[in-house]
Amino acid sequence: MNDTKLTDIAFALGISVTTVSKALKGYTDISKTTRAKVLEMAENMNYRPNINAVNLRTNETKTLGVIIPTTVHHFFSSVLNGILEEAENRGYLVIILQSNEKYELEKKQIELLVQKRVDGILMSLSNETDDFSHIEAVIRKNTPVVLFDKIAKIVDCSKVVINDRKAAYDAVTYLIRKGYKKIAHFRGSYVPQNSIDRFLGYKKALEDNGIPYDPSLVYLCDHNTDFEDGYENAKKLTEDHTDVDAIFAITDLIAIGIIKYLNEVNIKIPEQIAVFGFSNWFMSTVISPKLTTIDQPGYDIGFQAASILIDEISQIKEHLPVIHRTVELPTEIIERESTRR
Amino acid sequence: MNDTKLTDIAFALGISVTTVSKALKGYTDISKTTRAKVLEMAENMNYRPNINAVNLRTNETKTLGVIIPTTVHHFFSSVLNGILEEAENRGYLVIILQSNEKYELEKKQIELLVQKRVDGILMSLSNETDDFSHIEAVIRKNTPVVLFDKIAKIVDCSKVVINDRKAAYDAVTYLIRKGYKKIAHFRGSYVPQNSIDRFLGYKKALEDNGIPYDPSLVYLCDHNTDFEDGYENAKKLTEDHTDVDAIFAITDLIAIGIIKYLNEVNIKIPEQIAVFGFSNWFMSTVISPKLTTIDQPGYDIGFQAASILIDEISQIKEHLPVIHRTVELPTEIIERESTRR
DNA sequence: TTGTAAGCGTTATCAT
DNA sequence: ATGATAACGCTTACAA
Repeated sequence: MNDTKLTDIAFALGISVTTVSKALKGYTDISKTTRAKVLEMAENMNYRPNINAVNLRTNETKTLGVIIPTTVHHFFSSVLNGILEEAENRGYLVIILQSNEKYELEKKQIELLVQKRVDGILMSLSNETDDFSHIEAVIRKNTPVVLFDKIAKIVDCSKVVINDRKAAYDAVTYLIRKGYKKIAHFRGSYVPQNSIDRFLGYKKALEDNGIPYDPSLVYLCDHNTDFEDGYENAKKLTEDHTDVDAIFAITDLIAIGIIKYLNEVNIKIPEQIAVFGFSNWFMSTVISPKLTTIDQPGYDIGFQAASILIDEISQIKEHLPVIHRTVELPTEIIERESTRR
Repeated sequence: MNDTKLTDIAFALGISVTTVSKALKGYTDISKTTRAKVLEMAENMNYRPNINAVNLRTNETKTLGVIIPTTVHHFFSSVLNGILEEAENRGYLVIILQSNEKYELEKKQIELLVQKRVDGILMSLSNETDDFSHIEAVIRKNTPVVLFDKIAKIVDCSKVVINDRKAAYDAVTYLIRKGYKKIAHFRGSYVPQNSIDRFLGYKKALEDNGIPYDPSLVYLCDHNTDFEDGYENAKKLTEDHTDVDAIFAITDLIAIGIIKYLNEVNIKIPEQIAVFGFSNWFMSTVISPKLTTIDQPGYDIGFQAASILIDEISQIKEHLPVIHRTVELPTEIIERESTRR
C-alpha cells in the first residue's frame, strides 16, 4: 500500500498538517512558496490521499452505482459505455450490479449501493419489478436516482428514455405505408413499461390507419431467452395464420429468432413476411436478410443519465432545489432488407 | 442519508459503543441478552454501518477493480458477468473501468483504482500495452492483480487464460483433417499475446501436417473495428489468391466480416471457402451459414479470475504466502455449417 | 499566512 | 461481560 500521508509531508517540511492539506487543495490563504514546496514534496513522496478518510470526512464517495438487468446484452453494454464515459469525465467511479431481471435481487443490490454510500444510483428496472418502494426509500434518504430505459413513470425522479410508444407507432405506420396489411406483434411481458408502450404504439398505429386490432395476432414473448421466444412463436404464428404479411417484434433478438425460423422453413423475407425489430443491435446488420429496426441510442442514454445524476448530486450537495427531468432521446427507423419490397 | 450510528444504539440502550460494536460483530465476550437487545435495536433503528469509517479503520474496501478494453463486446461482457457473480458470492463490489485499448488510459485507470484503494485488480491488457511497469508497481505495493485473457506472461501474478496456441492449432488441424489444403489466417495485431499465440498455433498446425507455411496467406486485421477488417481482407484475399479453400480468423467478428463479403460475391461457404472463427459469440449461431468456432468460456474466465483474486486478498491479509497460479481453461471446437463438407 | 484542535464513525487495546 | 479511550487520515472552524 501507499503509505505517505499528510503528516509525513508536514513533518518532512516542518509545517502543520493543516497547511499541507490546504496547500494541496489550492486554498488561497497559503503563500505561493509554501504551496510550491508542499506540492513538490507531495510529488516526491508520491502522496495519494486516503480516499476512505476523505470520504468519511466529506461524506461523499465520488462513486455512482448502476443496476442493470444484465451486462451480457448489446443494449446494456452500450448504456454502460456511455455511463462510464461521462462518469470518467466528471471524476466519478462506477460500481455495477446486476439484477438478472429479479425483483428480489434488485432490492438487495440497491441496498448494497446504499450501504456503500454511493453518491447516486442509475438503474433500469428488472422485468419483475412492479413495486417501487425500495427505490422511493433511497430517494427519500436524499440519494438521487436516475431511471433509464425500463422506468416507472410513477417514481418521482429523473428519467432518460426513448418514446417507446411513438417508436412502435412509427414502425407499424411504416409497415402499413409499405403496403403490409396483416401485421402481427411479438410483445414482451405485461409488466415493463416499454413492453406496454410498444404494444400500445402498435395498436394505435393500426387503429389510426383503419386496420382493426386483432388480439390473436399478438404473441407473448416473456421467457427472457428472447431468441427462442421469437423462434417458437414464429412457428406458432405461421401455423395459426397463413395470411400474416409482417411482424413487428419488440426486440431485435426476438426478430432474429423469427428470421431464423422463417429462413428454416423457407418463408421468404420480406416477400412473404416482413420482419421489423427494435434496438438496432450490431447483429441486425449481420443477419440475412438484414433487419429493419428502430435505433435506440444506448450510449447516449447512459451518458445523459450519468450526466443528469451527477448534476443532481451537485445540486443536493449545494442545497439547491433539484428539479427532476425526463429526457426523451430520439429514435430512428433503420430501413434494411427485412421489410423492403 | 441513513443516520443511525453506533452511538445512537448505545445511547438508546444505555450501554457503550464498544459493546454495541462487539455485539453486532458477534464477539463471544458479549452476553446473549445484550447481544439480542443490540441486534433488535439495530434492526429497529435501521442501522447501516458507515462503510467509509469501516474502510478507514480496517484499511480495506471490499471492492475489486476491473479494467477491460471495452464493455461493448460479447466476450468481455460475459467475463464481467462471471466477475460480478463471484464478487457477489464473496461479498465484494466491483468498480469497472475501460481502457478503450489505449495504454495511456489503462495506466490512468489503474492509478484511479489504487487511489480508490480497491482490495485487488482484475485486468485484461489493452492491445497497445507492451510495458508493464504500471502493473508491477501496483503488485509491489501489495495490491494483488489477476490478469485474464490478454495477459503478459512476464508479469509476476496470477493469470486466467485459455491456451490460444493450442486452440488455434486444434482449429487448423481440424480444417486440415476435413481436407482443406490452402488455409489462410486473418490475424490480429502484433502486440497482444493471444494474437501472437493464435498465429503460432496456425503455423505449427500447418507444419506438423506437412503444409508449407506461406506468409502471403496471412492477413493483418488491426483496425480494432474487426468487422470491417474481415470484410476488406476477404476481398483482398480473393483477389490475391483464387485457390484458398479455408480461412481461420482470429475472432468471430472478423469471421463474420469474411462471411458477409463472401456471401455478397456469391462465394459458397463452405463449398468454395470454409470459415473458422474464434470465441463463440452468440452471433455465430445466427449468421448464415452458422459459424464454426472455438468456444472461449468468458463467464468462467471472469468467475475464476475473481475467485483467485479474492483468495489472494485473503492470503495477503492474513500474511500467508501468496502463490500465483495460472489457470488454463479448456476450449472446444464448435462445429457448425461454415466448415462442414 | 499558518497552526491548533475537534470531529467524521468505526474498531481494537486494555482496563475494569 | 462491559467500557474508556486511542487511533485510522483527513477537513475545517477557529485562533494566533
